[in-house]
Formats: sequence, structure tokens, C-alpha cells
Amino acid sequence: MNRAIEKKWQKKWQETNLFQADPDNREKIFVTVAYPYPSGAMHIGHGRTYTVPDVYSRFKRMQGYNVLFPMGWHVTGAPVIGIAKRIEEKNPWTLELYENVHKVPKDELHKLSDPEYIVKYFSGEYHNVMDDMGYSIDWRREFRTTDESYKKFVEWQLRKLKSMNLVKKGKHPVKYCPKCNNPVGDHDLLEGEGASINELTLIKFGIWDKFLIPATFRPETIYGVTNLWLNPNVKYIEVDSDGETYIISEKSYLNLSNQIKDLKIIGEVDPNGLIGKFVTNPITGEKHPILPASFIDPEYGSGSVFSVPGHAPADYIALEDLKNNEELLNKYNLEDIVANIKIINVVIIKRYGELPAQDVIEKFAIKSQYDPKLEEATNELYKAEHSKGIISNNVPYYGGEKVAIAREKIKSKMINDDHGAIMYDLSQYPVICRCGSKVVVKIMEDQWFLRYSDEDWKEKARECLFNENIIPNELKSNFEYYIDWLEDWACSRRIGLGTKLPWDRRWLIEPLTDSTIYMSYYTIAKYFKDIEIDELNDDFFDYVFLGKDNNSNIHDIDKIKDEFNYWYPLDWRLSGKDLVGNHLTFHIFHHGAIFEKNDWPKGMVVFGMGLLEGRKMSSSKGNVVILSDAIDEYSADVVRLFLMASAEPWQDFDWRKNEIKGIKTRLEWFFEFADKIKQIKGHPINLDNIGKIKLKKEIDKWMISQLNLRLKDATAALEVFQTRKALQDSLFLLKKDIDHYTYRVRERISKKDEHIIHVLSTVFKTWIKILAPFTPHSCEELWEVHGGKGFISNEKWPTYREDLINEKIAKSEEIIANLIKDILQIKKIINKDFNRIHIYPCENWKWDVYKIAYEIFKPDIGQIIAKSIKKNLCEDKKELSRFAKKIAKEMMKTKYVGKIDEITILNNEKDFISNEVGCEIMIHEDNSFDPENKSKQAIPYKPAIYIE
RNA sequence: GCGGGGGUGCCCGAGCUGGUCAAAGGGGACAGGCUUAGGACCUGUUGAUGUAGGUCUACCAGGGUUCGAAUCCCUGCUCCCGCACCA
Repeated sequence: MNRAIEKKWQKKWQETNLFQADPDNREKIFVTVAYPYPSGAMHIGHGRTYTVPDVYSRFKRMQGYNVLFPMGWHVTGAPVIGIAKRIEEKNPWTLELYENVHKVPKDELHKLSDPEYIVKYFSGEYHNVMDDMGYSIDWRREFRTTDESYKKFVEWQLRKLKSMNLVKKGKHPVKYCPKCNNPVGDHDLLEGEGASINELTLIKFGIWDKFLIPATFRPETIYGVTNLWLNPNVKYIEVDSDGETYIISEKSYLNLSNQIKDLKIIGEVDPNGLIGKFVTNPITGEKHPILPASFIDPEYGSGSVFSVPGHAPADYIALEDLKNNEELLNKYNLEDIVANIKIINVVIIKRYGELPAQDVIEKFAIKSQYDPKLEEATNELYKAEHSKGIISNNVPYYGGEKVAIAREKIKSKMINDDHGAIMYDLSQYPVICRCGSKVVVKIMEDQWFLRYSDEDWKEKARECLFNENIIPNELKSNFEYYIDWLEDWACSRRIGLGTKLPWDRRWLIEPLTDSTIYMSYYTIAKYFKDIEIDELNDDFFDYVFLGKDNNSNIHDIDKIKDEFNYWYPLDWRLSGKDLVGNHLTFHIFHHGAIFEKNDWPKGMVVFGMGLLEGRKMSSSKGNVVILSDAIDEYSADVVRLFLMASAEPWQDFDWRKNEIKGIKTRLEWFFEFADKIKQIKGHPINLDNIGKIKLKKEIDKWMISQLNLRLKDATAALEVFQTRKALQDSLFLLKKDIDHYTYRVRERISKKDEHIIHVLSTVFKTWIKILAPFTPHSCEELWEVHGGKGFISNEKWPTYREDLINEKIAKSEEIIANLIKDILQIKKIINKDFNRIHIYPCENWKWDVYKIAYEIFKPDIGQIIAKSIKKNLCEDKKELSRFAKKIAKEMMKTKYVGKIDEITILNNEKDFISNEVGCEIMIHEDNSFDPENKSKQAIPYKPAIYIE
């Protein structure tokens, strides 16, 4: 197979518009796969993603369905902005990545400094590679999400949602670079990838007319505070917020000022002047001393911490350290204050005492606040208290409640009473923007949200999901979880490509939101080139998609509407596992909100990820195989076949060079198979007319039976996207059958037996059709070369013949194979010279007993014997009971398919068996010659053997 | 932590509505055949053991249900994935 042949067929398909799908009177199937975000070259992971729908589409097309498989480009979003900037700045890492991994030609590279050009360039590349892969896409419907008509569509969608009161305004924290003045994503970072935003509670402790505002994860521990910590080696400042004065570390100002409006610096504060002074606990009203601690990180929170030594190991050990530090105690005159501190218990957990912090300190043998084990100890205790802790009865109102619940209540109470506020901080430090400056958490005001928290909307989503087919089914509960868990989603953005929010043009629509119902857009996309942009107003979409009143002047509008109604609802939506929690769940939500129930999607298939030689694939790390390279090296059909054969779509697949080689030789074998038939026949095969012939030999019928069996299994597998199983049956197992068959009939092959030619031609003709969805180019070529008419892509999918699947024939073949195996085994064990092998088929009465045993369907020996005696099956009662015991055990190990005429079969295959075991054999119909009494050993499906 | 999915023979993996499972298929290794040769193809072997087709030990570990468990139930250990404003 070479690329020239593949190109030839791709061209022919294109010239005949083979995959352009328009409404007709056939039943339709509408398949979409997540449209790609083309910011780099396609790799084999993408190859798998897009091959699955192609195989399915081709399969369904052959079954007679009108199949629509379209493709578009999701080019909205922010990543390309950063990429373009880095190209512009000639960032070496980015240039290297795009030149060597994504294989962008040198003269194109510099043009990628324009984000629009990046997506244009790569969507073009994607299109070409998809053609090279032979995908049966209807390209007339291709679009980019920045097309003006698409923007009109998205505007309609958002206005629709707003009119349904599913959009609201609010504020929202984001990772933000103050220097670039922009929100940043992971792809914009120099350092700190994967950092998340943590929510903390600031609590206002009064001191004079000012406040210290320590931040905490555990607001419930406010009842256990003994003191505050300040780091005397750190700069502190006073800031004004709306008339209140806070004391915070200088380093925390940057972050806090992005979260608290108009935070103004008033002046510096000397921490030494604060140590030893007292603050007021806003909840309990108690006075707590301010004490020095060097472990306080000035960058985190607000640079001060409240101390809960009963439950925070760090606080506990810091207090112990201080007690033993006379120098410090003397410096600030703290001796009495520290001596007076009484540690308080606020949370009770099993297996811990009054002071859990002390327990873990002892358990981990931590000696000082600088001990590295401190973090581990803290984690352990925090987790334990959160999941299993109960608020102690010392605490008013909340005593006896679970920590996790009390925490939320206490938090909201404090915020309501203006004793506290929410702040956000990064989960790890440092996080550095590509520009080199520190990233902070900023609260974005005037943000727009989709109200996924809306219970009515959730209910619609659940109903939509309930009626959908999810493959694999296990993921359905995952979707349920996400529907429940989803909160309001910030759907507006400052940067990136995309559609502007129609009612607030300062904002762009966030790119997950603009790609939720685009499947409906495909159905009518081919008409847009002939329609003025302004005509694509809300009335147009309302009429076409929702059947509202027609206020549009577009003259083809009813045709457009009919086309939408023909293709919708979507039959299958395919996408990656990683998109379950957002794209796919949003897809359900938005269909639920906008479309009528009968237009809700019907099914989803969720894909696994790709591995490369057992390791995770990653473009940015260069651990990736570019799809076009793979096609060049192996051909599209080999790549397709490997991707489909190595794992089911929802499993992770592993690209292994060695195994691809195996697939390649398998495909070559398929080509040779055709030649082999030709050779046997002596002249070319004519697939258009392979004639009819009555098969007499069991082994010929066996081959046809196996063929139908494999076809049946493969068809059933493809119906539910099990590409691997389908190939397992149709490629590997069927090939094994053919090998077995040609081996069995090799004598007859050399005599050019016409039955064999007919069997092999039939196998070939069916086989080529089964493989056509997987390796369409090879199959077209073979089809044409061997006399097929038209495209194989247009051929009818073969239907299996249940009546030709014959279990008894399969069993007979098994008997022969097992017999040969057993003889060879015995020969090996006894290791002696011998002249002849005698074979004794199973006697009739044993078959009868077997049948009785089978009907009882339990290894109930007593019942088997009783019933057999009743029917008088055997004179020799002793022999009967011996056999009954044996068959009771045996029946559970073999499948009963009825009585088989072993004598005939054995006589027919006598020469073959004799040949295989390399010795003369004799088939006995009775036991007149049986010197060692071996004939008794015979049981159904297992003739007795005597080696003389 | 929350949610989801796993742990099978040298490797990858199927099986997991209990019996047809010493466990499919592929890869690797080994032997034989075909061949000048073979990385091509075919046949066979690839848990142990056995002078008659058998027996024993096996599907993370431990316990249980059953006439019978890789498959069902419980416990423990362990691995992977997602947890958001990012496509």
C-alpha cells in the first residue's frame, strides 16, 4: 500500500462528492466529534479521535443510512494570543517547539506572530491531514468559530439564554498578571503551572482603631485562638479600605489590592511595636497577645496568622519554641504573657486527645518549627479534622456539629456581620507570568455568569442526560455528578479570539460557552455563503431552530429549516474524557435550555487518552508523533487500523512501534490473500460475480460458518463503537480461521478444488467489506483490482446468515483439533515406540446420559444416574455410574451442542489426523479390538485413544 | 478531601450477567517447516509437574457466599484520571 494509491482514492471520493450528505428519504445518522482547537500540528492522539467517527460513519453509510459527518474549527480562546506573542518576542522555546515539533516551515514561522494566522494556518493543516487520513467528511459545512455567521449564531444563543434569565452579572477571582494587565492561564506561565486559587477567610482582629486581618482555611478555629503571630523580620504597612485601617505585610499588598477595591497605603508599621500588644477576637470578644514567629510567610494571606495551638501543629510548636527562647521572651517582655496562655480545644476527633496538635507533633517527633515533617503533620491533622472532626461542646451554638458544616456556617456568619471577608490566594508559590512578574489573584468585577446553579436548568440537563446513550455507560454517573456540582460559570473574557457579548461589547464570550450547540450550526452551515450577514438575525435562528414565527426574508429559509429538522437531533457526539466536566456537560445544559425535547442529543461517546510507548503524550514536551509523519511512514490505512485495533475508543491507547509493525504486516497479508486466491484459481477473481456452488465438505462449511460468526460479532461490536473488538473478530480471529482452513485443505488447494476457490472468494468478498470502514483506501483498491463495481464505500454492508453459523460443525472441527493435540501429548509423555493409533468414538448411550446431565444442568450425579437407569440406557450399572461421575464434571467444562456423528467425521478426516500425528490410525466403530480396554475412556466430543 | 475508573500470565490487554478459564488476541521469546537466506509466511511451545489425554498451583492481599469464583460480597493495600473559567 502506498500513499499514491491512497491519494488516488481520496481524489476520487472528492470528485464524486461521495461524502456530501443532503436530506433524502433514507434514515439519517448525524455524527459529530469535538471540533479541534488548532494551535499546533495534529498528532496521533487527534488521529484516533477523528478516525473513530469516520469508521462509524462509513460503517453506517454501508448499512444504508444517510450519514452526516461534518467538521469545523474551534479557534476562539486565549492560548493562541500567548503563542503569537511569544513568537513575536522570538521566545526560543516556542520557536523550537513550532519549528521542530509542529513542523512549521521556516518561512511561515514568523507569520505565527498573528493569532488569527495561527488558527488559519493550523486549521488548514488539519484539513489537509484529515483528507490524508481519508476521512469521509462533508466539507461543505466547514467553518471557523470566528466566522461572522457563526458569531451571529452565538449571539443568538447568548441572547436566548439571557432572555430565559440564565445569565447574570457578578464578580469572580482569576489568576492575573498586574504588569500585563491580563488574566493568565497555565499556558501563559513561566513558573507555577497547575497552581490553583484557594479561598481563605480574612478575620478582623481589632487593635486600637485598626485591624490585623489574618487569613485562614479554618474559620471555625476562631474559637480556639490563643494569640496572633507576626513576623518581626518583615515589613508591615497600614492600608486604608473604605475608611477602615488594616495592618498587613508589605508583600501581601500586591495580591490584596487586586481583590479589595481602592486599597490605599497609609504608611509603614514597625512589627516590633505590635508584639506584646493585644487584639480583640471579633467573635469571642477575648483579648489575644501578638507574639513573634519567624515561620510567618509575608507573601501568603495578609502576613499575619492567628494561632490555634490546640489544632495547628505549627502554632503549637512555635509556642513551645517561644517558651524556650529566653532571649526573645526578654526582648519583648513576654514571659508572663506566654506563661498565661491556655490552649483551647475546639474540635473532637477519634484517636486524638484534647490537643490533637500536640498528638501529631509527638507522633511525627517534631522538634522545632523548622522541622520539614511539620507540613506532613499539618496535612494529616487538617484532613482528619475536616472529614471526621466534630465541633467541641466548648464552642457556643456550633458544639456537636460536623467541622465541614460548621466551617461554612461560621464563615458566612462572620462575613455577614462584617467581622471577616473572603480572600483568595494561590495554592503554590511562586507563580510567574511569562513577562517575568508575579501573578496575583484578581477579582474581576462586572463578570457575566451562566447560571448553571439554577435548579430548573439542572433538572432539564438531568432529564436530557437520562435519555442519552453514554458510551461507556459507567461515565453516566460522572455526568450526573458534574451536573450537580456545576456552579455559575463565568462566561465572559477579556482576552482571546471570539464573539463579543451582544449586550456588553467590552466582553468576549468565553470559548467553552460558544461551543455547546454548534452541531445545529453544521446542519445549515452550507447555506451561509449565500446569505447576507445581517439577515442572520434572531428571527432567522428562532424560525429555523425553534419553529417560531417566520419574520425573515431569506427565500430558501424553509429549505434550511427542513434540513435542520432532518438532521437534528444529533445522534452521536464524540469527545475526549477530559471534556466531560465542561464541554460535554455544557452541551447537555445548553441543549436542554434552548432546544425542544425532541431535538436533545441522543448519545455521547467519550474517548480515552493517548500514550506513546507507554508514556503520556505531550506536544509541549515534544513527546508526540505528528500524524502526518505517521502517515508518511506507515500510510493512512495502517495508522487508522492501528489506532482502531489497539484499544477501544474510551480506553487509553498506546502507540507502540513494534505493534504497528504487526498491524502493517497484517494488512499486507490481506493483500496477499487476494493474490493467493488468484493463484489457486489460475485466473483473476471477479468479485462482482463469484457464482454459486453447493458445499459438501464439512471443513468448507466450517469456514463459511466461521466467516458468518465473525461478521455477526464484528457488526454487533461496531454498532456500539467497539472498534477494537470489531477488528479482533474481523481481522485477527478471522485470519486465524483462514490460516486454519487453508492448512486443513492444503492438499485440495494444490488440486485447485473449485469449492475452495469459492469459499475463499466468498470470505474475501465479505472480508473486504468488513474492513472497508477501517482501511478504506486499501479496500477500494482491492475491490477495484478484483472486479468490484463502483466504490466499496457505497457497497452494502454484508449481513450475516444465522443459518450458516453452525455450532456442530465448529464443534466437530474442535474434536479433530483436540484429538490431534491429545495424541501428540500422549506420545510425548509415554515416549515409546509404537505402530498404530486406534480411535474409539463415544458410544451412543453415553451421549444419552450426557443429554440427561445437560438437561439437569447441575452436577447432580445421583439424579443423572437415576434418570439414566430409568431410561435403561446402559446394562452395566457400574460403568454407568462411573461415567455419570465423569460427565458431571466434564459437562461444566464443555459446551453442549447436541450429538455429533463422530464416526463419520473421524473417517472423513482420517488422513489429515494420520498426517498430523505422523502415524497410521484406525477408527473403530466398536470395541472388538481393544486390548487395553481404552475404548471406555471415550466421552462425548472426546473419542478414546489407544496407542499400540 | 470530593467524584470516577482500575490492579489478570514476560509485556500490552480481553474476560468480570459465576461453570465452555491454565484464562481470547497482539507483542516478545523459543522450536520446527518453507526457503540461498530471512526482519516474510505457516505450525507449535511459552505456570509447574506427570511413561495415556491427567494432576497441582494460579487472575493485588486477606476473609466470606456457593456444589463451583479471575468473575459476586466485605476488609486492606495500591495505581490512574477530573476537580473549573482552561482548550
